Amino acid sequence: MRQSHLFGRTLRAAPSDAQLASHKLLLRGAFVRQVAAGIWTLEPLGFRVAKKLEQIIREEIDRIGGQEMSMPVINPATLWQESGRWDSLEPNAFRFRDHDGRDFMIAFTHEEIVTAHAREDIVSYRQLPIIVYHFQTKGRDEARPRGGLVRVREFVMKDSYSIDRDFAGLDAAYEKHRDAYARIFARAGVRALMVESDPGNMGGDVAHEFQVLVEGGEDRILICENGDYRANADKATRKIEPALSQNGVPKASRIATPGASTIDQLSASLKEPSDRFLKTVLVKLDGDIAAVVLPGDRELNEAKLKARLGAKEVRFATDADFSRAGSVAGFIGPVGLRNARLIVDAGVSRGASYIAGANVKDAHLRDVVLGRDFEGEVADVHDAREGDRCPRCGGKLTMHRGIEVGNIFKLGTFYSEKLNAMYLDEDGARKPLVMGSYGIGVGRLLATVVEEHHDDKGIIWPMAVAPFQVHLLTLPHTDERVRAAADQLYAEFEQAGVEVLYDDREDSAGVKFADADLIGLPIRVIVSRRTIEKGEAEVRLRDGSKELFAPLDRVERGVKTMIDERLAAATA
RNA sequence: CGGGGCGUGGCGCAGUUUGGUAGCGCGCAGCGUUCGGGACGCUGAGGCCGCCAGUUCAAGUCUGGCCGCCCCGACCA
Repeated sequence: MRQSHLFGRTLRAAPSDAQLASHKLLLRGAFVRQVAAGIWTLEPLGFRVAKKLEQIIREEIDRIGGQEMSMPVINPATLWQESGRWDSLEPNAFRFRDHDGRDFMIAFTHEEIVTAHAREDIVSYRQLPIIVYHFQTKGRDEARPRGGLVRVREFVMKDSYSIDRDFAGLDAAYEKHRDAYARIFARAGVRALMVESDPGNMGGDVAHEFQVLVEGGEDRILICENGDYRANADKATRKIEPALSQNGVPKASRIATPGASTIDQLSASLKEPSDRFLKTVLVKLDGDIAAVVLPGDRELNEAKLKARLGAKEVRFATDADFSRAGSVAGFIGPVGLRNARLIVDAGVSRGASYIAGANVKDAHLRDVVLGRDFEGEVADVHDAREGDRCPRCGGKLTMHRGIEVGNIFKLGTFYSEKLNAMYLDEDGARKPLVMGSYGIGVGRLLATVVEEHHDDKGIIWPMAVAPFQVHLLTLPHTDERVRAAADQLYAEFEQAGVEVLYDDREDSAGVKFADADLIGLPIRVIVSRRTIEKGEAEVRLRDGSKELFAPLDRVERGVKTMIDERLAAATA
C-alpha cells in the first residue's frame, strides 16, 4: 500500500478529552474515527488489525471444533420475549418496529437465536456435542460510552455457543474455551487474566472473565498475592475473621447522637473506630423494602446483593420507605425495624457488640448484638477491597483496574428450558440442551493490544496483529535514485507476500519518522541518499531491539526471515 | 438518570465577560529553496460561529428552547 493514497490521515493532536492511550493513538494514527457517541468506523489500518485478530480467534475456535456460521443482527421481539430478556434488558437494547408494527431489536447477543436454531436442528444426543460461533455486530444502547473503543454501543463480537447433553459435556466445552482463549490472547500479545465474575443477566451460574490489567480500565479486579484467587469486585469475597463473641454485653442502651448521621461523623464524635458500628442500608429489591446491615467500615456491593438474593433491581429507598419501615434516614438500625426484609452481611460478627441506629432521629443504640437483639438472612454482600485477605489462602488481596476482553459462561439449561430446546437422550427421555456462551469483543481486544504495546511516540504492534509488517520510507522521496531503489524494494516485498506500507510521500524526514512511530509497524526499512551511497538500506525494529544496515539486494530476504521468526514465536 | 464541561475553516484552539469588518497555530493548493526526527519563503483556497426562535439599528457574543459531544457518578456480559 502506498501511503500517499492511504485512506486516513494521521493527526498531530488528539482531542483533549481522550483519556486512554489506545483512544488517543488509534485516533491519531488514523485507525479509527468516531461517528457518534460509542459508534466508530474502523478505517483501513484499524480494519486490517481487526481482521488479523479475527483470524487468530477463528483459528483457535476452529481448533476446538467450532463451526463458524452467521446469525442475524436484526432479531424479532418474539424470541426475546420467550427468554424473558425483552423486558429485562430494558432500556439497554436498540429497538424498533417494522412497517407492520412488529417489534424488533438489534441483537444484544445471540443466545436466543442459537437456542431457537438448536431446538429445530438438534433432535438427538447422537448429534452432540456441538460448538458453533460467529463474528457479528452487537448493539447495546449503553448509557455512557467511553474510552474510545473500550465501551461502545455497536461492536463486533466473536460469540461461540456450546451445546451438550449434560453438565459433564458443558464442563469439557468450558475448559476447551478457556484454553482456546489463553492461546488467542497470547497470540494477540495481551496478558489476559482469567478471573471469576458475576454472571449478571446472562443466566447460568459459573462465569469467568478475561481481564487485561490497564490503568484506567473500568473494571475492578482483586488478585491474591499467592496467585490462587482472582475475581471481579462485583463477585469477590474475602476471608472474614469474626470478632470474638463477647459474653456479658450489657443490654442495648440508647445514646444521643444529634446530627451524626454518617459513620464518619459518629466515629469522630464517639471516638470509636468505624468497624464498631453497623451501617444499615435501606433498599428496594425488585420493589420490596429490604434493610442490609453491614459493618460500619464496609460498602454495600450492589452486584453481589443482586446475585446473592436473585434480585433484578436494587434501588435506594425513599423517605416514604423509611417511614413504612418505622425508621428515619441517617439513624436507621436493625433493631425494631418493621415491614422490611432484614439481610445481615456476612462481615457482621455474631455475638459482638455494635453501635447501630435507633430508628429515631438523633439517637443510636449501644451494645447491639446479632443473634440477641436482631436476626436476619446472612449473605456476603459487602465490597472487598485492597488489603483484604484471600478467601482461599488468607493471602493479601490487591486491587487492580482491568478491561474485560472476553468472557465464558456456563448457561446450563437457562435458555433451553425457556425456549423449549430439547433433545432425545440415549435413555429415550426428552431433556433440555445444556449450553455455554463464550464472547470476545474484537474492538476492545484491539484497544487493549494498544494499551499493552505503546510508548510516548505511538503504537508498537506485535507482528501477529500489525496492520502491515513493514514500513518502507524514502528520504527524500524526491530523490530519483532513492525512489528507484525503494520502488524496487516495494515490488520485492509485495512479490514475497510481505505486507508493506510504502511511505512515498514527499514529506520531510521528521514527518515520516513521527508518523512511522505513531502507526507503529514492527519493521521499518529506510532508503535514503546516505544508505544508497553504500548500496544499502537501514532496517530498524519499532521496539528498538534491532537496528542494522543491509545491502539492498538482501533486504527482502532478511526482513522476510525476521517476520517469519516473529510470527512463529507468537504462534508457538 | 444525577452532577459538571464543551460545540467557531480539515485538526487543535482564541474571541463571548463589555453586542459593532471572524482570528491564531497546524494542515491543504501553487511556485521556489531544503532533505536522517514534525523545514523555510512567497502566493492562495477554505467558516450555515451546532440548530430554531427571540431581543436589538446590529448577535459568534444577550435571552429561551432544542440537538450533539466529552468527563465524573449511577447503570452495564
